[in-house]
Amino acid sequence: MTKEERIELANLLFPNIKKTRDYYENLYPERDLKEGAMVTRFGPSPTGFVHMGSLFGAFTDSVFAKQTGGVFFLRIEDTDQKRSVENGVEGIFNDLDAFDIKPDESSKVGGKYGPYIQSERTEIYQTYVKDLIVQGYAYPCFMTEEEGEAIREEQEINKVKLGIYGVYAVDRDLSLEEVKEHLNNNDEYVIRLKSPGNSKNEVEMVDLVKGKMKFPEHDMDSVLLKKDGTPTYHLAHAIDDHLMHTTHVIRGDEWVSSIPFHLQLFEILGFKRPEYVHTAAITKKDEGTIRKLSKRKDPEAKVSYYDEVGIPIEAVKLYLATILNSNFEEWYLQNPDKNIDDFTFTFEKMAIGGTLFDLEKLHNISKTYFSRKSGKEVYEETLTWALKHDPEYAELLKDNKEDMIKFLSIEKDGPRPRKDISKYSEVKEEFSYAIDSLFEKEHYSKNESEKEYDIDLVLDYVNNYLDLETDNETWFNEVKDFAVKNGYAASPKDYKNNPDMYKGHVGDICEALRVMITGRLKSPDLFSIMKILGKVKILRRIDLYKKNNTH
RNA sequence: GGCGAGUUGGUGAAGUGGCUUAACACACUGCCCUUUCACGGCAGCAUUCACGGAUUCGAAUUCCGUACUCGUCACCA
Repeated sequence: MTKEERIELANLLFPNIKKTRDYYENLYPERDLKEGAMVTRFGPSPTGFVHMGSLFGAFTDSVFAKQTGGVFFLRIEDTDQKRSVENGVEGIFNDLDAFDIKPDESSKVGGKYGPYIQSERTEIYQTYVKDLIVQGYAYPCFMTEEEGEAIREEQEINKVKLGIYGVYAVDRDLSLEEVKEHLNNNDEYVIRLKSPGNSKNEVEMVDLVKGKMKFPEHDMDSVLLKKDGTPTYHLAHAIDDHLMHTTHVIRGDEWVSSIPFHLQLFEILGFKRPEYVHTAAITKKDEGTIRKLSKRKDPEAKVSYYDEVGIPIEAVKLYLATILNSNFEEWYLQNPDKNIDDFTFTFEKMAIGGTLFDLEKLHNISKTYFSRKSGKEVYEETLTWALKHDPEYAELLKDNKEDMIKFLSIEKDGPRPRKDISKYSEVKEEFSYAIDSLFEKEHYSKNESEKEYDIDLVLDYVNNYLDLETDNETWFNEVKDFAVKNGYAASPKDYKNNPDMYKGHVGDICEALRVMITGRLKSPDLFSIMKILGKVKILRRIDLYKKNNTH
């Protein structure tokens, strides 16, 4: 086809496209950013809830943009209607919001480089494709599904590379007349790239995490516009990231094999190519094999899972940061007063291979998170969580606010705070003794101790010796005195050395107290708990214990 | 099958030719501290970096081959 024919063809195919490339190039000028600022983007499809792997990507995008003073924007990639799910876009915003990942530009907050929804950019894509046709880099292909399958079968029999290229690209050189004929018949068509590549040539590129890679040049006449006029991912990627001036394309490494294609697109479109950062997928070990974290099989792949089970968002982000950069964890441990924003992440420290998702490690990080929070903070966060997931408990928390905060503050002051909870949902169980009604309702149904305790001895102690006004040390000395008076050893060591001389040791008395008062064998500092409870409640609990344990 | 990538302990990983008799963290085990638990402390947990060969005075680190794992080969992203 001559150039004139191509222009005619372009107008025939896109009669409604009046704007030109230049129009858009001027509409979306270079961003005014300082040297080194990164422009990143998160491009999810509205397929339902956000996958943990996507969230990890969005987190990565936002981190790099933020720390370089750049821009992080959200672009909805909904070019495939079949994939779109009702309220899918809302879901994406909600999940990002829950994780406090805030795009600087999006369909919601706006921005100068919109629209930020691909289905609203059809005209833009078609403008560029129209130009590609004029330049001879694209053509309409009227191949039917059956014809395509026939080619594929032939290729399989001949054991050659699959796809539309070279001699298999039958519509590549259709004459203008032939095209017109198809059009008159209302034949459906797609627009394909007229690839100038040759697979014998090699292309080289440097990925910021994977390093240098070599590929054969792209020689496929891949589809640019689907028959409904909608772009494929590849075309949209090239045009959008050019027009929106993305500097760093951070995406999953399932895309590395299409790098040659994308490189070629950028070249024929005359765009400067962005830097590529291909990140390893988050994986999971499943019966010996390693696979990607799956939305269907793994509840933890669902972003909403963490809120449901009560793992603080902040803890999940800390975990994401530790798998993002291998040196983050150590840094964070050494700088307990700093947070994620204070750390400088680099591409070099990103994992090349897949990262195993380790819930156990997340729990540990979460415990550390809780341990660094004050009792009051834990109380408030737990309350907001309970309001949503356990309203009954939320009411109890509200009614017992003051005491609850005191309980949650036990052993929090020192340099080595307790690490006993990893989820909001555990607070209820772990501090069941803190709220009377809860304690009385649940306590004896799950009494942890099988032992029988000397109730009268405990009563004697509480009635006649317990002084709640004193400090921990004197209190404990008094317990020791009481123990000795009643034939118990003052320390476990004494008892160990001469077991025959004693009925037991102080620890046994404390254990009896603890079980009766808290209903459990383990608890934070007993004296602190008793102080908060007060003598009346203590006696009531012992009484309750007595009723339930004497027959 | 083609193309691309990965392979260090129970787990995540550090490591870019000598400072590695392989960091750190999680998990686990033992001891210590201790009224319980948690915290904390100490010790143990890969004589070896998938395997084979090559380069080198010297290799987990470079090169080649083999095996295995993953990704991808759509009018899905």
